Amino acid sequence: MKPLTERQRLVLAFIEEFCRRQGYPPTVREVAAHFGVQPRAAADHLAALKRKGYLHREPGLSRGLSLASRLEEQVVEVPIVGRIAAGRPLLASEHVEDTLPLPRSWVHGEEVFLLKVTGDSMSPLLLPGDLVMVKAQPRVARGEIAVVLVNDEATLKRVYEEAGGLVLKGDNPEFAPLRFARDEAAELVQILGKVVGVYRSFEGRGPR
Amino acid sequence: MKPLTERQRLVLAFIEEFCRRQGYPPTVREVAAHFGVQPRAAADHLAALKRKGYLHREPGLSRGLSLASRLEEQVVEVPIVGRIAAGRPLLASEHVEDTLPLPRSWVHGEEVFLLKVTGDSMSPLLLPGDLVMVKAQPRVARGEIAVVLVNDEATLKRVYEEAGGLVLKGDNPEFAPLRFARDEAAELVQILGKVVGVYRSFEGRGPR
DNA sequence: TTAGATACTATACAAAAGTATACTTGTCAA
DNA sequence: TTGACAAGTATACTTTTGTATAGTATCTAA
Repeated sequence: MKPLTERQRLVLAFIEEFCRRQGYPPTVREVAAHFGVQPRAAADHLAALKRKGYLHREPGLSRGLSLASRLEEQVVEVPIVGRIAAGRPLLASEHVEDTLPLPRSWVHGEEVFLLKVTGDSMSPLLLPGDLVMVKAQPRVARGEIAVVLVNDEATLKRVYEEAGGLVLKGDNPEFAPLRFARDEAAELVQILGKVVGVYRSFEGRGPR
Repeated sequence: MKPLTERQRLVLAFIEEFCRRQGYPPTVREVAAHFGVQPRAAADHLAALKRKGYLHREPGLSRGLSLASRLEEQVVEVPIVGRIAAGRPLLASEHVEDTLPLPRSWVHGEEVFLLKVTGDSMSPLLLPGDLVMVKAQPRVARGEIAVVLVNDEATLKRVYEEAGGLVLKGDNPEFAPLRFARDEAAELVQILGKVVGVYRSFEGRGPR
């Protein structure tokens, strides 16, 4: 994007601040009044900012401008899934407990959801209370961490397809691997998605 | 908040969608046109939504309405700090590489920043590439993980104040603890803040 | 049963707001 | 030195837009 002049930078900053405080963009006259100039001068600035790609404008509409770098474009509302029960619609509203606005750069693709870790089977990589980001997909590569639905219960495990069938392994050695014959797995095991990220808060956890 | 009627819920949903797409709120007439009613009817709905606390309005202003549950209120722009050099202003613009919009519920307090983990000293809890959330503070409780500036270099360590002085310990046993006499520590060691959270992306990391 | 909210129609008015016309001044690169 | 851009003044015109007036009809809880 073309660089801005100092004056244009100030105008853009004013618009950002105005939107943040008011929830709607300023009028040409409000920009003009803030800088103590005539409406025409302010309109010139807006035209320059539009020409340089820093904001969109709808000609003729009052307050018809919006920032090119809007929060709505930087942020994605990711659903937090609660208890997962068997039966299809994973992202159906009955499973969604809440949503969290996360930076778009963390969310690749559409079918992503958050899940609160409850068990200890992936310790120490994933601990109870962690929030894992999961990309919904029916298969994962060998050794990747997946959300797996076994007997109507969702768990986090590494998935290995082997000659004998399917093996689900936790990182925690205290948990024995689960083994399924190929036909058995097809019936009892459903991979819901791949773990693509974790968020952990240390607050409320004691120090070592 | 008072419950909405079905019609009011639809109007609110339209306003949310409109703001998300356009970047500015709709006019009374745009709401009216969308529902195929007269401007007066739409204005009645807006008045009801305001009365019930779902949106703010500035009387007389075009598009002078904003949602009570705005993204701006749910999200905080947290600075990502790059190379930290000695000398005071930690959150000065020369240290801030970028910012990331994070949910307000993750950010307690004001003086919070993000730091990319580079070393291995806190492995396996914190790995290179992780993004840690740090609350800027000059002291931490015994055993808490801190961002510590030693010899003009920022590292992550657990901090223990002991009889002999200050001990900085990584979780990784391959790293020997750093010990400082009390007066030595005051000169060479500066605690920049407490690690309060981590975000880790698994993409780009190989499976086990 | 009556007051109060909901949900509208239809018309009209005045303020708010974008924009056009006509100029001026200064800077800076081709 | 000329033309493009930046930054402005001053006045005016025309839409856009919120709101007021005056009604109608339905439903619901005191």
